[in-house]
Amino acid sequence: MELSLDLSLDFSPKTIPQILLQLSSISDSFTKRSKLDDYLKRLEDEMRKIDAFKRELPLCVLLLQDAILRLKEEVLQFKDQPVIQDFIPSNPVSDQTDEDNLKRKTSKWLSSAQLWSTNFNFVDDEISDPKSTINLNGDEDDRSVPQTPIENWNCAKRRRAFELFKDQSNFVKRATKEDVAFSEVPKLTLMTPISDPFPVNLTVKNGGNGGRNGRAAVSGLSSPAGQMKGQPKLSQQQQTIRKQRRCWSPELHRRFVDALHRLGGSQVATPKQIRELMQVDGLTNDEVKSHLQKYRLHVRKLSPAEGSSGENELKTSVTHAGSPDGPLHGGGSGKALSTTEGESMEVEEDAKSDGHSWKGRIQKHGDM
DNA sequence: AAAGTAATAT
DNA sequence: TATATTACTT
Repeated sequence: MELSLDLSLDFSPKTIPQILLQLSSISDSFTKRSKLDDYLKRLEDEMRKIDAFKRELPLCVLLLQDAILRLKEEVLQFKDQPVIQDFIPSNPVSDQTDEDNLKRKTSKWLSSAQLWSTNFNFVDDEISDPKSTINLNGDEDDRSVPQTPIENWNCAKRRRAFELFKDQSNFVKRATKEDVAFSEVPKLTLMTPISDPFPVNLTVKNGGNGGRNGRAAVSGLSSPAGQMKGQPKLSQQQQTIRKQRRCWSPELHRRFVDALHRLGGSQVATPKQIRELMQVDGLTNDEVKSHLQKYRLHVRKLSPAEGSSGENELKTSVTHAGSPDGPLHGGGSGKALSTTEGESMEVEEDAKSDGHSWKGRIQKHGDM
């Protein structure tokens, strides 16, 4: 998508100051604005591509952000003057249209990137952490106090994060090809700042307890002598202690799917294997099992009836030599191998891109 | 013990 | 309604 504008000068990379300098020498505000917009557009385009690898390339993201912000500032100066609006209806009253449009795209990355960048330990991570198990606990305890970025991210109170992933899906394919060159960058630097003292936060759902949210009382265990979990849906709702719901963050799910692929598909992978492959600290077998159950259901739903044609067991095992997790499969042909049974990778990709909610598009085979 | 599945809770 | 957890079965 090259630009049709005349960017004779734009094609060679320049620093932002250089750009601004050049722009400032242009007297024609129209041209100026055009170039500015164009630059911005291209930067944002880059950003979109890089966004898929924001964890691998945090610095790139930051640099881009910076550049974009600078240019946006410059653009904003034009808003005072009545200049043509290319495609965005700019509102002089509330600067939430023109600017917002630009901003919305970047602010998403911005926020997320900031999350990631707050603790890039890419060096430290590898050296000092031999286990390389990540601590993606969704939200173990009080979600009201999101101290760690990942909690913010994981908890996914806001869909924005997922939209982000959806957005990426379009670019990932292209990006992988382009960026594979430097995708060698270690493993994902998933933050592990969560040092929760309480590993298994349990929530008591006791009848008289009332405390349902926090780790209010794990002590209410002794009372339930009278009613056991014998009869469901009878008298008491339930007396069992329920775990805090685990949030399957996009990252978590990504790892899940990745592990799944390596094990040969959702139908042959077992929870335990998946869990071990995922190397996520704090993740339990049951959680994986549950997630797997849901995943399988979804795959079944999405993939039209097949299976009558005999299921080949040939799994070209994707043996990753040293790296336990290669987040980026070889550009282009990486995942074609894992098509074992039903789940044509379309399904998987779909699921993957959605990250968290496959629910998004459960189209019942009504329109096919 | 672990996987698969159904029921149930949030 | 969707998703996560628990209960139950194999």
